[in-house]
Amino acid sequence: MGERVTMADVARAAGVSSATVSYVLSGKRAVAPATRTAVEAAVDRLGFTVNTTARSLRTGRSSLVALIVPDLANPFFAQLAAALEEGVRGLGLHVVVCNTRARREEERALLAEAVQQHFAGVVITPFRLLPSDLRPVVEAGVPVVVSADVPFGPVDQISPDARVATRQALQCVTSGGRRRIAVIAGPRDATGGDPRLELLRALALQFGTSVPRELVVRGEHTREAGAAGFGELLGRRHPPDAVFCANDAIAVGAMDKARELGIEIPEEVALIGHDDASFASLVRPQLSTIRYPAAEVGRLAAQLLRERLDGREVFRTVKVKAEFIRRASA
Amino acid sequence: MGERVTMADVARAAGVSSATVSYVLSGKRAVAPATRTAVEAAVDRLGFTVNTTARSLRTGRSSLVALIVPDLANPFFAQLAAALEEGVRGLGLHVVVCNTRARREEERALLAEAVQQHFAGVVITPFRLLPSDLRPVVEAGVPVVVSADVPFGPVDQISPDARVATRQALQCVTSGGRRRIAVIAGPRDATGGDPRLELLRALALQFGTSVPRELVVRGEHTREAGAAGFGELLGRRHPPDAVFCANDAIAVGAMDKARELGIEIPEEVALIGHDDASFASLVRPQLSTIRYPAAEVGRLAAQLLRERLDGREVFRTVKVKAEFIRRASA
DNA sequence: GTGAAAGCGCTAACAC
DNA sequence: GTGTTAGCGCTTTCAC
Repeated sequence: MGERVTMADVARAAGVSSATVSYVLSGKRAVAPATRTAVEAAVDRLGFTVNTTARSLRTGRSSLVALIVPDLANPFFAQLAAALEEGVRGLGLHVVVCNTRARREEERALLAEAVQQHFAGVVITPFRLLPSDLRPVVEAGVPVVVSADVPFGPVDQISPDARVATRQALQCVTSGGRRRIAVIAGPRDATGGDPRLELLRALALQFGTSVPRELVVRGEHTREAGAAGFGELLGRRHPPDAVFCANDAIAVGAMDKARELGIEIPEEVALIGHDDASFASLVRPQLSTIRYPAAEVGRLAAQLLRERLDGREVFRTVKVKAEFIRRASA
Repeated sequence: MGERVTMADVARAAGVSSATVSYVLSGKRAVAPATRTAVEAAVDRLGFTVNTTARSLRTGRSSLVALIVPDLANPFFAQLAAALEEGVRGLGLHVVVCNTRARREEERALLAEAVQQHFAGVVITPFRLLPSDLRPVVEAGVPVVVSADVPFGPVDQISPDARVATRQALQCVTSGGRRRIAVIAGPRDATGGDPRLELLRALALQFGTSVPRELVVRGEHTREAGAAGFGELLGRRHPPDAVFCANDAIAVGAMDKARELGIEIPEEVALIGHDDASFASLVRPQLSTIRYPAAEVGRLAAQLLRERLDGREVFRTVKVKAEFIRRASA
């Protein structure tokens, strides 16, 4: 049992030095065809696989990619995780998941660890983190991919381009004659403020309306917060006839509360989510939402990481088109 | 930047040898109080953290725990992952997620890797894997925790105790006068057959009914398969008036199809899921389901792992009570 | 109670 | 085109 096979074993079996075995495997220097064949045969015969721990110690670079997200139980992030894992598996890397529960301390702790252990990469959806928290990571030479709505400094980044989709959503809502547009936004201290809210505000003007301050409420990105926020909005003297939510979990919570209050959606209040998490099509009425493709984001993160490990020096920002998915709730 | 701090640095700063630093940190041999204090001060001052790669190389044991699941995008597994991660973080371990998409080849490949790289542990929900596939892992000394309905041999295991819950579900269904009970089960080649189906069959007899062969259909654990299965069942000459599903995703698919066919749930057909994945309470009508607590399973897996790393030799099987959650669909 | 030193398996100079 | 070898940072035996 066990009996780990080392490069030295392979070298002995193939009648070469362990350096040659290493070079055959890495392709980092030319090897005579006959030698290569002999080594490969020995590798197969003995069932050798490289010890990534030893490799990491020697190269000073771990094989781990940290995926740092606020809430793994949100299907959006779970899908992202699955896609990322698939994307980096071929590179011999492993994805370690880190659930921060939207807490800055955890976000920071995990970044610190990524630096200390010299991770192969970090993919992060910052929630309460500041861009400056990333600097030491980048400076330590750990590739960072940020998925965020707002620019996050000198890192590779994936961001939604939600302008068209948001405009369509507004079109959908206002063409029905709705004018009192509300927003259930994320917490005030979230990273980057609330770009989704700001985009909406800017575009609302184009539709001859606006998002008044008294129709903006805030909370965590959870179902519970959504219910609370919706309740608050509907208690206003002039309640809204359309509510945009920062993500789908919030929207679902809003729907819970609407039912509780006996408010018809979409007849009395139109409801629009964000992300198109897997459950958006499950609730009734089905949730209209601004779709941001989690799997695509995961794939892209893997690609950006790979490019950087391949030596790309400049930072890239990739925009991913969001898409308005009209269902029944608006 | 970078400038990794090593034990040697700490040792120098504290005026001791690196061995002593190691012993202070591990507590594996007695250290004079004064020495301990000096070392701890140096550790703090320099911001030292142990290099897990070097430690792993030396001890022959990686700090990774593989979580091998069929479908990470299923919130059930995402929640399990989050809980497991939380449970092992304090041990200095990392959870690497592995999505097998229910394919035996991937399950096997990941187990092989866990052996080769001497992972600190494996937590697996086998889907098409055979118990014999686990033997080499256990023999290699890698702690394995299996989450499965059926006994899986000499490993630590977490299993549902669904007898009471299933009885309650049957009670609920039959007390309404329903007699034609159908099942949408998992694939025929899934690991361990279909214990949920068998349990249901056994208990059905106690309620003076049965699950006839022609009312059992099979498919993957997906929404799509659920829709297909439900369509198939309702096409039978004598369609069912109650349908039990192997998991909630299947049940949701069944609900999709019911709506498409204009079949009222629960009036015409009662529907019962399994797991209580987060979306069970989102669909309308809300899904009655046999709840199996994902977070609890994740926590327990972490605990079993910890116990084994602490030296427990015997294998444990922990039963987790499932619970019938009655909502609107049955 | 403490230190010296070997060595885990690999990579990458450096030498030929 | 190939081999020799130092050394990554830690743990642990052995010696004192």
